[in-house]
Amino acid sequence: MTSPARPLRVDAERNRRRILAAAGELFAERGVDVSMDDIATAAGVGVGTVYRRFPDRDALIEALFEEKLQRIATLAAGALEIEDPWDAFLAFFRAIARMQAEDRGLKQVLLSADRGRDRVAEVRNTIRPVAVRLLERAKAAGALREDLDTFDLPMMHVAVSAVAELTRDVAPAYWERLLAIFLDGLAGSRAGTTPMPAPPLDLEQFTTAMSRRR
Amino acid sequence: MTSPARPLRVDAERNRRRILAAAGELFAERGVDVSMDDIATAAGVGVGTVYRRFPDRDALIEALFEEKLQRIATLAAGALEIEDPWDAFLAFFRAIARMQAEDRGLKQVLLSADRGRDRVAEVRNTIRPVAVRLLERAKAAGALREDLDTFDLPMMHVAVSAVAELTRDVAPAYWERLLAIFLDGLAGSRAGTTPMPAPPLDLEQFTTAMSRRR
DNA sequence: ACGGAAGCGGAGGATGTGCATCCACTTCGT
DNA sequence: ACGAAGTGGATGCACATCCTCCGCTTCCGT
Repeated sequence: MTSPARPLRVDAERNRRRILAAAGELFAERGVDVSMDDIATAAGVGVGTVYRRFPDRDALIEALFEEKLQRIATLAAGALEIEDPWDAFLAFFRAIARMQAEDRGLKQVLLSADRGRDRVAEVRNTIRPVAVRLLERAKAAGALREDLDTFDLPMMHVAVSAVAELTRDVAPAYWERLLAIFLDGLAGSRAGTTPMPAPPLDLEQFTTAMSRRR
Repeated sequence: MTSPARPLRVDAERNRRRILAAAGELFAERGVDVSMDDIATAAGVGVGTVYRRFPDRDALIEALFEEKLQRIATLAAGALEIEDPWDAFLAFFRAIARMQAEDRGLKQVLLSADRGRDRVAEVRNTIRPVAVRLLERAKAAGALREDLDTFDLPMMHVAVSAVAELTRDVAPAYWERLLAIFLDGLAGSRAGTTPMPAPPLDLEQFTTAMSRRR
């Protein structure tokens, strides 16, 4: 990747970093569909420069998300280390939810048909067995409802991040409420309710969230 | 609206109906962003004809969704009639979830900034007091968790319908599973779990759902 | 301190998509 | 059978984004 063939000139390297930084931020905030022009502008650079470094839009996306995808895999492995089955499951589920909720671009890449299809599929295959294992352990310990399926997990992540996307500008932590409700729904049984980790929306936040579309 | 000024010629009226039918179907299936050309084709009619009947895209949308919005209001009123507070709440929540899950266009209209903004806001205002009332009743009866807020409900609908959108082509009833988990998370406390109303996805369904984007 | 290689910017060509118009032709109703 | 009402779809227009191209600038080794 960072081919040692010949190091970039210092100004070029500086610009490359700026581009990655700007793109990273824009992708996270506004999704992978931001235009190359916008990225160039945000990086304080001409479009030409962006294209000099990254042959096309997809190359840029791939360069940026490779690391994030890697992180997901690591995360899964890490969760297996945790002793308590329910805690392990929770940690894993929460961590992924957070990543997707806070990074609109990541969420899109994980759902997209073509953007890095192979790479994403690969990551999913790496993760699946771990997820199954975490799931089974938690069920065996009686903490998790028996009828939950592996594929329900990513769908719950989709659900949570859809809400996160809607409320991000107005109440960045709101999605954690939904997550809390979900998690209470996952327990095999429970006496009370887990306290909500975030406050509800007020009328104004709600109205803005429901109508601030692009 | 259906101005009695002069009745349409029979062929014209037939075409008007076809357009509404086609648009209704396309909006529900593929969202409000389908092109006028697509609608015309689906209706077996030229674009010109569509524009003759509906001055522009928005007029068509409005004509179609007015009735649906009305139905939501009716639904809310109906729920108040149900004796048992928890049942009433459930019925209301489920009915709206179903509408949004099964009608991609409706979901978009409810979330959009401009498409019939006023009309939607109006409906929301009609519904809010009813929702609050249903919520309070269910809480008072001890069936519903105390920390739930009115504005959490629409957000849960957003969450469910995001998943419905993803899985609709592959497993149209899947979203009911997520809803079930949510509802179990809403209970104040519970001994076991509510049986899932739909089967989980299998590997193939999951893969297709996660990658069939346009 | 200078010459050439590497890098830069951003106007503009290419492409795509969708809305809405227009008008020669067809169909309906009396 | 004749005029009014209706029709279709090619066409114009507007906009958005990708990516190329090339005259100019900056860096770096000698």
